[in-house]
Amino acid sequence: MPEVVDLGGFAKQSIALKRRTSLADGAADLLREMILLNKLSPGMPLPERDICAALGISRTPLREAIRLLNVEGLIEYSAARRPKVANPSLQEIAAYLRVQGALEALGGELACANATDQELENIAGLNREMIAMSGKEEPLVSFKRDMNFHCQIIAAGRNSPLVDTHATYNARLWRARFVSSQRKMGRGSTLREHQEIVDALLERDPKKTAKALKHHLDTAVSNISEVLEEQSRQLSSVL
Amino acid sequence: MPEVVDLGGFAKQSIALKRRTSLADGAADLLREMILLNKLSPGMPLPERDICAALGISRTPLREAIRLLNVEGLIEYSAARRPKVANPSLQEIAAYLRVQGALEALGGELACANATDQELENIAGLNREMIAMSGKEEPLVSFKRDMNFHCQIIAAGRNSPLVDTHATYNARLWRARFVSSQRKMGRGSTLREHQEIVDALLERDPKKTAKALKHHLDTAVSNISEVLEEQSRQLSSVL
DNA sequence: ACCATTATTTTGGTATACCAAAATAATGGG
DNA sequence: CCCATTATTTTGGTATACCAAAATAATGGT
Repeated sequence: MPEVVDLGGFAKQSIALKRRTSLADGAADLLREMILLNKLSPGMPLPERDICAALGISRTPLREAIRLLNVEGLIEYSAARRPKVANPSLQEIAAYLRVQGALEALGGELACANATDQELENIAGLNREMIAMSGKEEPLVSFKRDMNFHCQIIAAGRNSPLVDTHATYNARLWRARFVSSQRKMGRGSTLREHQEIVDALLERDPKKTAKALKHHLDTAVSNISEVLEEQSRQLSSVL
Repeated sequence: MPEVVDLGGFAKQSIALKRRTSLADGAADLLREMILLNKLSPGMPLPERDICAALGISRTPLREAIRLLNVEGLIEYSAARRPKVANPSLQEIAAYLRVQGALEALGGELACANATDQELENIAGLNREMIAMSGKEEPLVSFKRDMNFHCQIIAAGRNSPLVDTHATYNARLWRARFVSSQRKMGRGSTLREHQEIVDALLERDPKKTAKALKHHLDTAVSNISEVLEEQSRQLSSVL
């Protein structure tokens, strides 16, 4: 079965309706969301005209959207310059995580210095919710909570370029982390690591916070490695 | 005098000739270079049609180029969505430098683990050249040598997303660092800090390298602060 | 001479038409 | 039946035309 571009429930009006922004930005937002939610699988080709028809816009703004997502790393070009959904290898994901680890460590340090008590309390609250809800809600919901936890820490650091760059790496890693989270859900270690991060933040200890965040990202590397290696093993056994 | 878009020696054929790549990418490269070399001053408006005429291309590829440079942070949009050369405030530059510091620290750690002896030797060689040539060459030349020194370290870390992100931040910081370097050239401290970095690298000591790089970037913050504050003082005295 | 208001121009956003290269389908000889 | 070769279609790259909003110039009343 040749993968067909069917944008399902999304499409047309979604863009046209919320016309506060340009069609290009709207299309980029929509495509980004669809890639993150796995509505568009990695490696799937994105022929401009088909996507245009599905989104109800012309090629000019769509091409700008594709360019944007290309810079963000969610869309890549084949050798013949045909756009397709990015399909990062395990090595690339590991490379992303290394950088993300450094960014979050910096964010943690900055948060210790710049966050308000209220912000830290909110972060601690998010952590408590995650503990209370552990295993009792949909994977996507708890996953989003997890992502939000990290983003709040970065935001509290008050460095807007850092927020942007972190968001970009988050998008690149979203899929892999989501797949990973569905497998080894709630395996205690995640919650424990989050607790360490929160503790360090509340103490406003930059070094400790940075270390805790870096450690958390490191275990993410090994978790993702396991899951993805298992996947590729299953795949090769079918072929 | 209203700032006029005169692309001087650049323009037309520059893009059309080296047609290995798309016009959009070519235009982006050209504009990026012009912004970095200060051929286009910060804050200068970039009306699409004028730039098109100057570059000899149509609006479609140019707009894609502008989008690209916007994501990279070299071009920003006014409230009325008019593109202009980015003009980061001192606070923004400081924010960039913080992130760049974290990225370089990571790059240094990775270099300790992944660089070949040859690569480290090349980096050490660059450092020796800078010492030998100190104060004896054009500012732009020694500045480029300095930038190259840092880029080589990052490259030796073998993490391509890191290389890309570092390059982006480098571009955002290029102008500020160049202006700064012309003022307080060769003020020993730079050379001394570089030496510390090289020493740590040759020992392949990750922590030490990271620390040396972070320290180097921190002094860059204060240097740039001094220079730019002085500039704005002069400016306000004229007004 | 100044300000509010209207007319004109300029500007970014979008759609469409056309082209060359690449991919795919069709064809024919072994 | 298979493979090389040619014809057709599809695809991304580019230029251009048109529109609405914003900026600027022109106008007129005080």
